[in-house]
Amino acid sequence: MNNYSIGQIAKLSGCKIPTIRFYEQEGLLPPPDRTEGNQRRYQEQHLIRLRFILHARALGFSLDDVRELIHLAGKATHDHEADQIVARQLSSVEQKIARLSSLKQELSSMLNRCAQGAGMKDESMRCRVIDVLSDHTLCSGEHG
Amino acid sequence: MNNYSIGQIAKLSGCKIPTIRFYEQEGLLPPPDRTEGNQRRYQEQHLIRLRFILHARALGFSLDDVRELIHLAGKATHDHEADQIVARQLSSVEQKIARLSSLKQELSSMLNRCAQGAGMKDESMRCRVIDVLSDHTLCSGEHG
DNA sequence: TATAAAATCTCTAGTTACTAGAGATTCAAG
DNA sequence: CTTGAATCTCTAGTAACTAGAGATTTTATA
Repeated sequence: MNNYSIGQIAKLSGCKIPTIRFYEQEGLLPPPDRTEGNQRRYQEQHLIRLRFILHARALGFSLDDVRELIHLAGKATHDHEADQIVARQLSSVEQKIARLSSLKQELSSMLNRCAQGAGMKDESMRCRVIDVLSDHTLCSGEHG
Repeated sequence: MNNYSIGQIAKLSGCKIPTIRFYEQEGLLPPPDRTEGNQRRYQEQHLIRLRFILHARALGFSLDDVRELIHLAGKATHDHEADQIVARQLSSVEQKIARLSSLKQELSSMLNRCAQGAGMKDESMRCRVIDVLSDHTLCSGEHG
């Protein structure tokens, strides 16, 4: 019987030890057997499950999403509920990208504005970053 | 003397009341005068400061960044420390965009893979979302 | 002026997804 | 059998708020 200590699956999975305990506590990882001395001993299935969780997390799914995906994975026929979760995640990722792109635009233009006054010690030509932040109407793009 | 209750600057600034108290507690917003009955009464400067904070937050700056920006704003000559903060923020935004773009790619391809089996009740052709999540090697792109 | 309703007060605790540390115990190697 | 590494549980901290309880104050109306 292959079994791993918590340190071993931590290395095998790339997940930190406290995080593994945390996932167990959250009900995402089934409680493993224990030694007589109360230490956790994991098996292959735990490793698989852990990788599943880590992969989903890397894709930006929340722990609640992961919980749901695990639930679906357990059912024989999970229809297309799973891809609805993925679709939801995809659209949220797209929204985030859109939002960040507009932030990027504005931050860039703040820097440009600032660079125009660069090198000058004259107070009136100082970096405009603070001014731009002080006055929303100076914004180039819109944001929240 | 123009002075506002907390509810009034909340409306004027678009910031929620508990958040305003939170910013005060965090030292980002100077403590306003109080009425005899201990209620906050704000003035124009508080509104300006609050808008500054909200604007910076909307641009994705952390409260620590905001703290630092406020500090710089108070100094007569803040050289170009402020735009260093902005530059830092810009590069972090760019990183996030890059990361999200690759997630988007992978999520899209998961959905495509899934759509190929759509409509079929055959178990073997079911949605592959779970499988892809179970096996990192099925990923098209790289992430974390 | 009396009263009722709306607004505000402080304080604590909850959110998300972990991370860090204390102090005690157990395991593995020599 | 001893020692050092690993593990155990538990509490508390992170960021940036948000929600609620229970008490008080302000404002508007009668």
